[in-house]
Parts: sequence; C-alpha cells; structure tokens
Amino acid sequence: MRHAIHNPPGEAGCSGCEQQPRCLAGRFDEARREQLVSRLRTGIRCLPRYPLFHAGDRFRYLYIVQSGSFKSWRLERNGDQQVLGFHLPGDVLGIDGIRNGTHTSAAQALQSSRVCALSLARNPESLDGLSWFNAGLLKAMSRASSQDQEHLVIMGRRQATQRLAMFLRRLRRQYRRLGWPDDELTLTMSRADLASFLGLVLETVSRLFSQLHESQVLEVRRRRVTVLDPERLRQLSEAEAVSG
Amino acid sequence: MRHAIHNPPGEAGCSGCEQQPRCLAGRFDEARREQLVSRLRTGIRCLPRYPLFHAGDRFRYLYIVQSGSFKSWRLERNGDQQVLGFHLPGDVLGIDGIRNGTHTSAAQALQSSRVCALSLARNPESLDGLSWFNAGLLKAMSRASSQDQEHLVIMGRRQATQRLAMFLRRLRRQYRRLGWPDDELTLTMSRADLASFLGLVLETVSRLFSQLHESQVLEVRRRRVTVLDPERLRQLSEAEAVSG
DNA sequence: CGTCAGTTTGAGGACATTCAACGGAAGTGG
DNA sequence: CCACTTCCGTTGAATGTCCTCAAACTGACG
Repeated sequence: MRHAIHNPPGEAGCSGCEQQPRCLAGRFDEARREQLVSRLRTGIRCLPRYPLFHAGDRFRYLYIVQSGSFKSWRLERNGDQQVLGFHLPGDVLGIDGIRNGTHTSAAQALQSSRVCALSLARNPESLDGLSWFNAGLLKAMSRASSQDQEHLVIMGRRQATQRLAMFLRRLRRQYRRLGWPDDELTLTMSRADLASFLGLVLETVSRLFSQLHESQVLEVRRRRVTVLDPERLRQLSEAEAVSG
Repeated sequence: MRHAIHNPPGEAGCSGCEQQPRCLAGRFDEARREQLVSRLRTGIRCLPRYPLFHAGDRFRYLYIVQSGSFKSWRLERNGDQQVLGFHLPGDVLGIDGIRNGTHTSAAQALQSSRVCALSLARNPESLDGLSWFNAGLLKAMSRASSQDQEHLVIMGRRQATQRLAMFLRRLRRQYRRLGWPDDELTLTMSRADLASFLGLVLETVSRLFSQLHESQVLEVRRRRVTVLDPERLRQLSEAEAVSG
C-alpha cells in the first residue's frame, strides 16, 4: 500500500506548529487547548493521494490542514467528479459530514501533508464550557462558506480566461495570507483537477496557460507558475464582457 | 417607501410556526427556547424585494426563513451580480457574516415572506449552557454547506439542459422536504436570477423552458411549472455527455 | 531505456452567447 | 376603467468560444 497514514508520537502537540496563529484550536492559549486534548489528534501525516474520507463515510472527524494541500470533490452518477475546492493550511475539511453524520464529499491529499483530526462528540452537552471553541468552529465554517461563495462566483463567469485569472488571483491572496511569496505559485493539482474546479475541460486550461505565457502575463513551466504582470491579470479577471 | 419591515406583537413567538419541526430553534422544547428569547425576534414580515442585508453591512443577525423565499447574491466589480442561492423555509441566511463581522453577500425577499432574526453574541462565553443550541447551529451551517456543494456541481455541468434539469429536480426535493406537492413548482425568481444561478444568460434559460415544454417534459406558464415527465427529467439531469 | 501518466497542441464542429425585435402582463396615472 | 409605461419573457439569426477527438510531446519512475 503506497498511501499510508502515520501517527507521530503524542508529544508532537501544537507547540511546534507553524499554523498556530491561524489554527482553529491554536488561536487559544495552552490551558484551553488542554481541554481539547482528548478530542484532538495532531500532526497526522498523509502521503500524496491519501484520502481523509470518502463520500458515504460515517462522519468521525473534522480535519484542520497543518501543511501541504488537499482537494475535495463529489462523485456524480455519471462517474465524473466535480472538484469542490483546494485546501491549504488553516482550512477545515469535512464540514459537510456534520449534518447527517455522513460525508457527502470526499477529500484527499495532493502532496505530502499533515492534518489534525478533531472529533465532535455526539452529545452536545459535552461541549458545555467549551463555547470558546464552538465560537471558533463557527468562524471556521463561516470562512469555508465564503470560500465556496468565491468559487461560485468564478464558476458563474462565462469567459474561460476570466475564470483562470480569478483563480490565480485568489490563490495569490491565499499565499499572502500564509506569508508565502505570491509571485511564485506552485500548483499542487493536475490540469484535470483544475479544469473540473473551473468548470472547463483540461485542454482548455492547458491552452489558457500557454496563451498567458505567450502574452507575458505568466511564466508557466508545468505546475510552476510565475506571475509576471499582476496588473494585467487583474484586468483579465475583472473584464466587463467580451467586448471589453 | 414600498418595501417595509414590520414587527408583529411580541407574543407571536414560535407556537404557531409551521416550520417548527425543521427550525433551528424550534427543534428544541419550549423551556430551551425560553433561553434564547432575548436573542430571538420571530415573525418578521418582509415584502417582496425587502433586503435582509447588503454586502458590506455589519453582521447583526442570522436569519431563519419562516415562510416565503429569498435570494442571496454577490455583487462583482463588473457591476453584475452572481446569484448564490435561493432560500426556502428552514434555511439559514447570513452565515458569511460571522467570520469578520461583515457580510460579503446580500439577501432579499423574492415574495412576501417571514423570517426570524437571531443575534449571535460577541463574547462566546455567553453561549455557555447553550451548547445544544450551538450544536443545532453547526448542523444548520453544515446543511448550508451541502447546498452550496450541490450548486457547485450544477455549475460544473457543461450542458445547459442538464443544469436546468438538475435545478428543477433539486427544487422538487426541497418541496418534498417541506411537505409541498412536488409536481407543481412555482418559481419565485425571475429568469435573470435563475440564469445567474445556473451560470447562463436569461435567453438560454427561456429557450430551455420552451424546449422542455415542447418535448412534453414540463408545462411552463411563465413562472408556473408543471412536471409532466419526472423520469425524462432525471435522464436529462444525469446525461453522460453530449454523445449520450 | 521503456513505459505511462500528465500535459501540450491542432483542427473541426457543437452549443451557448450576443444582438435585436416582439409580445404580453402588471403596474401607474388620468 | 382605459391608455400608457415599464418590466419580464419569448423568439430569431449570426457569431464566437469552448468542447470534442486526435496525436505528439515531456518528465518521472521503474
């Protein structure tokens, strides 16, 4: 089995985690984190393509991305999958499972990654005294909702170039939020995944990259993208209409 | 001013509300609802086009739809709006405002409607002892997330017919959930709103309705749609590809 | 070095958009 | 109550964009 999951020694904890300032649990002081220790498993390592959960799985944990990246998707009857999102450190995965206790989407690692798993108890009363935590959860879910909204706005745009430009600008924003340089983007997803995310076919996405490379907006070497002309990228993402 | 908001006498409460079994707050017994009474304003009447909130507004309340219907949308720089969702009784509106305390989307009534407003306190500690309520909130937000995912799947489909068919089947499911007849659908949104929701232009949506009417799948009289052939509608929504 | 998955590029065609005009319903004011 | 305006929805013709099918290329890995 190529894709395995390993649990690090228990002491790994949150002390060394780079995502602490952004983390749902890390936001809070050490004492408070102690309250969660029995529900929290930190530093779970995932190899590329390792699945956190499948559609239909019973809901067990919420996952917080510590490092690396993930994709989430839904499988249709047709057989083809719709990519719902790409997830970077600080993001929460598995929210859709809370409702019925069953996941409606699937998620897997796009590269070597680490996550924390957080078990939500069945009986709500056990959360008494942890309302600070619940409030954090609410905010994390609200953020996930906003991200879905941004995705919907991208899918709503007709022009393919506009969609890709919007995606790249959004990715830059996420990089900045993480304190990473935002001119050198590393796409951890395949062209097919990106195409599904954007509501296009992979050939179109490939052509768009070539086109933006040709016109000096980007430099594209496979999955390594350098943003050369951010201003032009902005224009492309905001284009009024075709005639604009 | 044509669009006004009226507060009914305080005693209106939840006792007569049809949505009780589905309501975030109504799920719980009377005693528990008492705990929320200071945060809950029930039975707020909204005339058509009445806005619950605009993008940029400070977050004050979560809204629970009691009767009628709403749309939510984002306004782009371009000036045009992307419809994010249509909301029926039992749905929660305003989730996106929790994150920063500012709404990123807007919502307004599509017809004469009623909502309940629920104020989330600034300090999380005040939620201690209300964890049962918080758990309900989590589920409601999880449901909203699932609905966004369904919307994303619709937008990902290339064929316009497929999108509309998926939308109609989804609407039927929602009608059934509410205990309404699911063969007579009343679209409370305009063709333009529906087109934006589906990622199409309104002319295309209009043509699709005519087409489905012509082929005896639907009977369409403006916003009144009768489903004549549910099986054919299913086939259209699941079509493999163009060649299928 | 050979295989294979992922990506790029090309040619042709289908389908949704664009632009334009018309019809009908609802709402307004006399 | 009727004429008027306005909004919404429908239909038509032509254009253009993205999809489909196909083949070649690249890099990774055994």
